Amino acid sequence: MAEKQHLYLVDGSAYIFRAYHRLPPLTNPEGTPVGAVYGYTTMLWKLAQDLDDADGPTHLAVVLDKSSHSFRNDIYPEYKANRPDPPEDLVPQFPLIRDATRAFSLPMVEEPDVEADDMIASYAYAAQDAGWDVTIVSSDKDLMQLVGEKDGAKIDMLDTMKDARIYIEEVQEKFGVAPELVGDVLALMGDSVDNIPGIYGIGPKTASKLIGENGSLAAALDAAPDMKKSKLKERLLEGREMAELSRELVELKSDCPLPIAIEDMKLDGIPPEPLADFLETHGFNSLLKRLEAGTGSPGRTTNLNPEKADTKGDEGTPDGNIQPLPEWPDVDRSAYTTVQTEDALKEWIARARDLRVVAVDTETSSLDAIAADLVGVSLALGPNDACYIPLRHGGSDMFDEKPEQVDFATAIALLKPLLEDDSVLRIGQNIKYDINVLARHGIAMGPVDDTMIMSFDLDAGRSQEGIGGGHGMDELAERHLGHTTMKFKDVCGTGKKAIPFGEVPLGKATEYAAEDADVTWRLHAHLARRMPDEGATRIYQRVDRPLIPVVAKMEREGIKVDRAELSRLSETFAETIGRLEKEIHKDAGEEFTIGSPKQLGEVLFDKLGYKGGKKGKSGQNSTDQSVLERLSGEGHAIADKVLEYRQLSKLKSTYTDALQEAINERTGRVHTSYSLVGAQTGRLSSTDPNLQNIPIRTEIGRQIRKAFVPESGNVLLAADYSQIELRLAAHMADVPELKEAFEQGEDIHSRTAKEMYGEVDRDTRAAAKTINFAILYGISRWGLAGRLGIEPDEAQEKIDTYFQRFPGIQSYIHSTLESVRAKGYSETLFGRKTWFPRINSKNQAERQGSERAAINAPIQGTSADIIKRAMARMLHALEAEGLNDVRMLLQVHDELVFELPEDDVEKASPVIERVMAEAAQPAVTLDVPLGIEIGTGPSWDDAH
DNA sequence: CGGATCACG
DNA sequence: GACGTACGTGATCCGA
Repeated sequence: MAEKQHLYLVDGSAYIFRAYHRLPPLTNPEGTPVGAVYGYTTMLWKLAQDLDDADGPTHLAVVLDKSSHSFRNDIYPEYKANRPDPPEDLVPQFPLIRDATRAFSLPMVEEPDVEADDMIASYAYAAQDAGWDVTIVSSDKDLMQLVGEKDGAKIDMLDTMKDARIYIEEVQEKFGVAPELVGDVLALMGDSVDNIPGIYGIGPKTASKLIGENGSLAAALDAAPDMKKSKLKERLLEGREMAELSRELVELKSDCPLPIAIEDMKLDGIPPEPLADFLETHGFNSLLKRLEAGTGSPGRTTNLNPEKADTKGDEGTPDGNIQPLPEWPDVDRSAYTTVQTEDALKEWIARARDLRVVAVDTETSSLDAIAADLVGVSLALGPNDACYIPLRHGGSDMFDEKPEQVDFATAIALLKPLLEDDSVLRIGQNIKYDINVLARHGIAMGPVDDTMIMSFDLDAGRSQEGIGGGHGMDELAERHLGHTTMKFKDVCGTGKKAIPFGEVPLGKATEYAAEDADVTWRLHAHLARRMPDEGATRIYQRVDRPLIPVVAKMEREGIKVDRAELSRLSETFAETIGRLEKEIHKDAGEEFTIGSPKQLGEVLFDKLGYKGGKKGKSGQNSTDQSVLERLSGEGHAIADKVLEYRQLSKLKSTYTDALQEAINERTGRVHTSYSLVGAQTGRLSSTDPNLQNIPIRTEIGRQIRKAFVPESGNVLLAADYSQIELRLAAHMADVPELKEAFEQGEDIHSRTAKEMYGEVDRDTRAAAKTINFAILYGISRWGLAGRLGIEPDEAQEKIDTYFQRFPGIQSYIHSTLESVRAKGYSETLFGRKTWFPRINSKNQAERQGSERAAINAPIQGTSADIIKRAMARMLHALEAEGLNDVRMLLQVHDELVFELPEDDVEKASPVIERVMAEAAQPAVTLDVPLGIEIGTGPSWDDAH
């Protein structure tokens, strides 16, 4: 006897919505949300496992909705009209469902103009007619109409989430009628989700009763005129048309043409290779392990059908994050042009001005934009439509003859109008760099887009990588385009063998440089398309994008440091360090490297036998500040000396020595580089050198600040937001007492002390201050106990008191976490998102770490948004008052540093104060004022 | 190149 | 039942 065929039809589209709402918002290693995809994958896995079961599938297909439009919209335009857009973090998962299905090498049915339900009905009946059993994997009530038996062939349903079979009895129980009458019940009761009208006032109970009693919808409607007078009678009479329309809408179209024959849906083993690739890509490691171990592997994995194995994914899009863009050919480096003549350059420029969008990339001699020399420029106007314009290639000893290239000054003169044209959009990856390089040649770039910042505004926090924050071009190309770029070191080499870009032969230089522009152009098209859908447009357009030229200008300005002063400090420090070193060695009874925590630990804890404290990851005794301070308190003089030694070594190597090195030869000033994508919260970060961590907390450290000075006739002005994060916390958590304190200009920590302890003195104020900050950072009783030097129990009491006095804070923390857990990201008042992929981690430490960061991110991030808005407006506001000589030099998170003529201070101060104080408006109106403190002086230290 | 340490908000 | 405790950065040094 031939085996009974059994076709499983998986209602894929409906499934992912349910999976989305039931499962935690997981993300894959790339940060794409995949919670629903994971649910879908496990479901397919389970089904495939049932292959050998008596009631399991012999044939299987996935049916998906192709488009949102169907013939039902033509009958009734309102159909599904009130359906909300799918959640933001579900949208990117739709294409992944297809990838998952391909990974299992399963046939997929997607037809336009009909719904998945119609295709399921058509296939179910076709299979039933052939004598097969059919199982519909869904719990959609519309599909329950199909359940039943004909000539010994059954159609049933399987709800995999509840692991429940739905057959005639279950349908009867749910609707009170037989499956074939379900459509009639649905037509009467309507469906708010699909916006099927039904009859107003008739719900499931009444509908099933009416159909049950009358035997059909038509009979029920016909019976209405003879009913005794009642509300129900009126409704039936009035609603007749709506009910008939609804009946048409819920009717499944069961005669659709079948694109794949049911016989071709045979399930005879899942080829393991494509599935393994997919599981690995998305970090579904437990399934991957099971697959690799061969235990519980889905279906029979023996039959590697080469034809099916080839059906995996679209080429070039291993990620599935995006739909492949079919109009884009693969990156082809041989398609690029080297522009070596004026005529060719003019032609590229003319085309760029015509298209109004051009990706630009500069090649230079150094990573430091202010110090770098321009070596060449690349442009891209479309995929593979890119060129490299060498400008200063050759000329070293290695090249006796320079390659043919357009004269430098001529090329700049030709490029300038294109790059300055306000009606042309320039696209760059970290375009601040190119702005600064080109500024040296008198080019002031007009409007720009930056793919690095677009990526940041879309995906901050999603990538776990460190350097570049996951927004570097190579990573983006890999992630979004599935393309591996040429690496700089492949072109120029590394280490001692590295050659300057200007000495790279033109062929290779063109491949590398033009590819960067090409890839940037493609990334821009991709990211720009995502931004409005994913809610990144606002923060990008209103905050980050306007900041690009402003920060570029600050970097070009630089700040003057007094080299002689730093040098004097270095010498003084060196003397003291030398003296301390001798004394420490004497105390220790041996010479050792004090700067080595390992050796220091051995001396202190092994040789001298002092009591150790905490240990680090490596199991090594910590010798950090807190430990040394404890030892010092226990009367060990060597600890004091090491502390001082540490402090001075730090100051000397990181500041007094390094800052001298950082002075630019040409400008005589120090130019930091700000990263707009460095901090997950939206803060800037500062590197090479970091000017956001110049000492201020100790007297000896402040001497370094004294070396930051203005040009003669000028002063430095420092303006900082006072307690901005606490003010924002008061606003965002809506704490009346704190808001009032800020309105009255009270000392906020004293006010907190008063609320908590009833009295204000030095101790209670200090404790209140600690608690205030603890709140901003996400508190734990142990953390607070450590800081306050009390027991965890006591710390918990403090926290309870705090929450009691300020219940808004507690509910803010609660609702923030709820929201981050559900959505996967936090949001600032200005709509900046920070993603927390580990917020639902099973690892407690990891999860709690994410929770603390998630509590802090909206506050720190909003503060960052506000100062960024102030910066973006500042120069304009100053210019409007005729203050053209005021230069904005530095940003230190809540502080801006300016250099300006002494005579301008009086006029500039109120402008600066106003711009900073009003920076949130008009987008956001805060319940608390933003306090600004301004100081001026002959050094940065004096300006405080 | 990672860990430890310490400079800043 | 154990986990391991404040958020965000960058630079320097040591030592594998």
